[in-house]
Amino acid sequence: MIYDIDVTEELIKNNIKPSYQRLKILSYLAFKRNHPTVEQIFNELVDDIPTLSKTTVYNSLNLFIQAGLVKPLNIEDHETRYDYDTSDHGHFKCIECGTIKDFSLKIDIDNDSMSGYEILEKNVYCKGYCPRCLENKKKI
Amino acid sequence: MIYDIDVTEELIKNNIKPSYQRLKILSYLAFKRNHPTVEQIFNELVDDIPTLSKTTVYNSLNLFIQAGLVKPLNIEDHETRYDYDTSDHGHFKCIECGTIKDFSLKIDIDNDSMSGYEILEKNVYCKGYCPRCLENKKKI
DNA sequence: ATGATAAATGTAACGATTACAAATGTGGAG
DNA sequence: CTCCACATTTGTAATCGTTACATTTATCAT
Repeated sequence: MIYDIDVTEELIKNNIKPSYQRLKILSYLAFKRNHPTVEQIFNELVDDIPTLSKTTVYNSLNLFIQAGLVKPLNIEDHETRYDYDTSDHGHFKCIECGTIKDFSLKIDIDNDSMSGYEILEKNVYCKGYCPRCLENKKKI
Repeated sequence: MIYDIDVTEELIKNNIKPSYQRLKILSYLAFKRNHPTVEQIFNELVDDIPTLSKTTVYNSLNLFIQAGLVKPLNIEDHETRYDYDTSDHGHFKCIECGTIKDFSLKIDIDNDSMSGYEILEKNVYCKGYCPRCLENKKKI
């Protein structure tokens, strides 16, 4: 499967050489805009790149994170997910079906308690039931 | 070291038998009110309970979480921390010294995008520099 | 072509967590 | 008090995501 989003310039701008693997990985994220795990990325790209290694996926993603092109997501307990959308937004995970959804938000941090601190990064994630799973639960 | 907070009733109320180990672990959390890792909890309690096993620490903490007595914290990438304070609040971690600080907050989630969802749990964590580390950076 | 450098690959190691079986503790019936 | 059933604890081994590292492959200027 080919994801026709050209991210070459994006990589060059950030001093990352646009290798074949890096282009595939980043354009996969840019096209899908889901929040995949390394496992998912690897499994979907290995058809295109039979020699692909998971290490390469890890290496590339860590490069992207350092360059600010991608944000890691720790909504799972022990598996990192990766988000192409680096803007401030929250994530909701359905504890029934596992779907992850973006949502917009406004965080009001009590300034008194945080004066003197320099906040560089905010993360918000919620858990609960999505509408579909709520429906299904009613039926049973 | 003995932490003189009696959490026996708290355990009984939640149908958890107040064994020696469980009492020690929960009262450690209640007394310290820091955000320790399993490693930290184990290291501090093993002096009191020489036969203590890490598995017991994990088992007890997972029991506490299921009962809602303790909240897990995924502010670290790959190591869970545990919080005795289960009320809604945010966590700040200094990326220099690693200190974790609680702060109060108000989250305004855009209701339009989340209508139909049932949100059971909200988590907020921020990263940046604490005042002390900001001071030290200026000096250098 | 050739050689220097960067990137990709595969395997092994690591660290947090869990599975599991054996040992220990607890509490009630006789 | 003793015995037995059951829960808890313990230690070891397994699991799984991630990283370290050495080897192979690709890139690119000379």
